[in-house]
Amino acid sequence: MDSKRKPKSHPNEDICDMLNELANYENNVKRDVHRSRAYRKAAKTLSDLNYRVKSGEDAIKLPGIGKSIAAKIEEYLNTGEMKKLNAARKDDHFAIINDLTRVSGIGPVFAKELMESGITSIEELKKNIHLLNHHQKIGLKYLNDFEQKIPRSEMEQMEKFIKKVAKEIEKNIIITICGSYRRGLPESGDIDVLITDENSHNYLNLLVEKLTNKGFITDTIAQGDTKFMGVCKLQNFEKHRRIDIRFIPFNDYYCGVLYFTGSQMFNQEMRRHALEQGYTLNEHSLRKLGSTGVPGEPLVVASERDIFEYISFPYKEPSERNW
DNA sequence: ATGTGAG
DNA sequence: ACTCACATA
Repeated sequence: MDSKRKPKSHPNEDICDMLNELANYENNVKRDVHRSRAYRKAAKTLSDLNYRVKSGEDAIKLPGIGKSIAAKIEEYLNTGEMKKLNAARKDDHFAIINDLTRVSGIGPVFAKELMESGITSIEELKKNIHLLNHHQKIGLKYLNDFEQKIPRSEMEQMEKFIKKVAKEIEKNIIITICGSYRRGLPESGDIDVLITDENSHNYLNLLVEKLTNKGFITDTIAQGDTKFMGVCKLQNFEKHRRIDIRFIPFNDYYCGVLYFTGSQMFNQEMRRHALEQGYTLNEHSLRKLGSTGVPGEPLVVASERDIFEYISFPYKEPSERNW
C-alpha cells in the first residue's frame, strides 16, 4: 500500500552491501575518495538492476564497473567471499575508526587522527575529552542516548510541547515536525523542526530561548540565524534526543517541508520527475527551466500540494513517501 | 578561504 | 547533491 520502489531486496543486494563496505573502508581508513566513489558507483549501478549478475564478464559491461570490481564480483560468485573485504574486516584500523565515528561530530578524518595518537576506543576517548571540541563532547556525553530510536508516542509529546511553547510567542507561528515522524513511522532517529510564519518573521532564537528556559533544550551544539542544532529531553523521560530547529522564510517553507520530510529516495524521484517536466526543485524553491536550461524565478508555493501540481506528480501523503 | 561534519 | 554551521587559517 505505501510504496512502489524499496531500496530493500533487489537481486544484487548482497554484492552491493559488500561493495559499499569496501567503499567505507577506502574512504574512512585509506582516505582514498576516488576508489571509494568507484565502489559506490558500482554498487549503485547494481542496485538499479532488476536481474542478478551471473559473472564478472556479465558485470564488466555495466557502467561504473571495470576490470577490478568485475574480478571481485567474479570471485564472490565463485567462492562466496572477497579477499579484499575479508582483509578490511580484519583490519583493526577499520574497527577503531568505525567505533570512534559513532560519536556525533567525529568524522573519519578526526577518528583517524585520534587512532594515530593512540586513542583506539570510546573508553580511551572518555579519558581524553580535552581533545574534543564542543560538538564532540556532547556527542560523547550522550552517545548511548543518541543511538536509541525515539518511539512515536514520545515524538507526539515533543511536538505538542514545542507547538504549545511556540504559540506563547505568537499564535500564528507555523511549526512542522518533519522526517520519518511526519511519514508516520513508528520510530525516529531525531527531531527535525521547521518553523516559519506568514510574514516570514524569524522566531527561531526566541523559540530556542523559551525551550531552553523551560528545560526542554538541554544543550546547544550549534546555533546560527536559521538553524539550531542541539539536545532536548522531555520531563519524565529518560533519554536525551537530538533536535534540529530551522527557520525557513514563508515562500520557501513548503519546499523545505517537502525536502525535510523525505524519504531521500522519494526526494530523488520527485526531483527527477520535476526535471522531466522542465522544473528544478530544491529545498528552497521550485523554478521553471528556460529553453537554455537557466532556472527562472521561484514559483509561488503555498502548500506541498502546489509543488506536486506544478510538476504533475500525483500527490502522495507523507505516509506514502517511505521509499 | 578551506576543510570537516551533519543532515 | 547540496546546504549550512563551525573551526582554523
